Amino acid sequence: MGRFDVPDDGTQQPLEQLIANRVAKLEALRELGVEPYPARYRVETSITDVVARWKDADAAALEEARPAVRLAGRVRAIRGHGKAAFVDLNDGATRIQLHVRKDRLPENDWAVFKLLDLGDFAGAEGVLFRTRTGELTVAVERLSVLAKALRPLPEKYHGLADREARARQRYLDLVANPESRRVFEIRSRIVAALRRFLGEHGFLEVETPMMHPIPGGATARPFVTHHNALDLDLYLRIAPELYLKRLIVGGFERVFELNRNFRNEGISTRHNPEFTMLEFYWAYADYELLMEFTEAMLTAVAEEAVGSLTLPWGEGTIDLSRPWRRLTLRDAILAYSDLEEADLADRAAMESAARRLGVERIEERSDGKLLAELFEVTAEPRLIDPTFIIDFPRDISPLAKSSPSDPDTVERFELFVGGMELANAYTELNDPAEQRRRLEEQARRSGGTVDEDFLLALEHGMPPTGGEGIGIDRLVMLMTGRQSIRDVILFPLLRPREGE
RNA sequence: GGGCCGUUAGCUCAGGUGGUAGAGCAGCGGACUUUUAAUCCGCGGGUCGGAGGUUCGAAUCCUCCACGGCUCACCA
Repeated sequence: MGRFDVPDDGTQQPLEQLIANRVAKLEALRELGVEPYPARYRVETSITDVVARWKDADAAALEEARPAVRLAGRVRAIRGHGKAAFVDLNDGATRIQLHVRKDRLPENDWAVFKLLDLGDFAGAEGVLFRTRTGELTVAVERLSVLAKALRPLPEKYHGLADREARARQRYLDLVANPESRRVFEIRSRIVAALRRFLGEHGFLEVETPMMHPIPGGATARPFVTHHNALDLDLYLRIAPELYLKRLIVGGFERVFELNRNFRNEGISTRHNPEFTMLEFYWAYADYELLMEFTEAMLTAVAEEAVGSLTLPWGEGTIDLSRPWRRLTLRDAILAYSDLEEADLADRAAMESAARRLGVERIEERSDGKLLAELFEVTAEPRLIDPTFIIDFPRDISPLAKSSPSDPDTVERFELFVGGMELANAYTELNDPAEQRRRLEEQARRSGGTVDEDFLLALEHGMPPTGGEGIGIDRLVMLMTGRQSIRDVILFPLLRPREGE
């Protein structure tokens, strides 16, 4: 409103001039009796369909068949030739060329063509033929404008490069950069393949609360919101884990949830405040079985989504072929550093090793946290091909069952690929008394509230269970070769621009 | 939050050591009925992210601010 009422006195800003040109054409269309935003334009085939159907037909075959088509899409290029022109029309995925000729179009349609701009949506009816250069082309007989674009699109050749603009105005990124569109097509295929694989293996998809009275299942800082009618603070979930386990108690033996988690932490190339997690719980399974299952599932997904088990990653590649390597947390540290067994033997040795490696705030970290920290600075960034890291310290795994042979170690693994943590899984702790001790200890150590309702559920009996979480955004990064999580989330969180 | 780097026309980018901003695409006008980064002729378009400062003079040097990128921290 008011935005386009710019005075035509030569004082306009450049973008305003471009917009004013288009508005003038829009008004000219209306004067011709043409509605620039018609309510509908029925098409039975997309450009993609038509090109797929006729791409191999030669000129003679097309001359014979004279296929009549009716197509709609966005105008991406106009190559004028006086009383004729070539127009590229794109349905988002596929481009087709139109040939318009003044002597073949109704007078009004030619007038409409003259008022078309790059970026407008248009509809065309005509007959397919091949040009002198062999390109499949529509000889247009009727032309319609379907929606006038008032602002110019990014440049056709270089696309949209500005990373901020690509994230803020994702629609422009998708129009201008086919490889960005491809990322989100693959993302959709990955999610569909995961759902299908889990369904085929007897898992039931469920939806548990996004708003939790007590945040649990992880230890990140939560986002807080408030329910007015109940006068109740609620927390956007940091993990669905404790609710999914309640369902195992309830007798759903295989459940999964694939949806958003929210963590009020920093933003990085691997962290977005809201991110997508697959969590699944499997009664009578343990972490060993989950490793087998994870290999099978993720290789099947890779085959289905990208058709390969070799993924380009940075300068190199990731090889997903099975079996995947397994390494204990301690062995991983030893393998990827010059530390020796003696450096991990006791607290004092670990502190000294950590100091040498530049770990900060050593004193305030628990033994387990310190070991995990040593892993993170030595091995994690170098685990490129998929590697299961097993045998985690109990004190950083409050929901995992202890190993029968060593009560200070739990039956847990994390999966690392491309130097990133991709999955976290364990044989679930189902002893309610032990679970209570662990949660109370955690609450004592780092604050927070014990989820009594969860313990109440456990006290009714949860079968032996394996559970796992897989970070979907990172999985998409791996399968699309993207090094930033912002490239695989359609609308990543950005600071609003001033005045917005 | 810290460090480093960046922000120039609608888009993609140039603009040694300070001398008052350019190109391609897009746009506008003209020619052109098989082109495809169409071609040819002509034209318009900039508070150089913002605000201060240094200087005779700032896109360029300094300070602060905004936004972004990378990175560190936070994230068991």
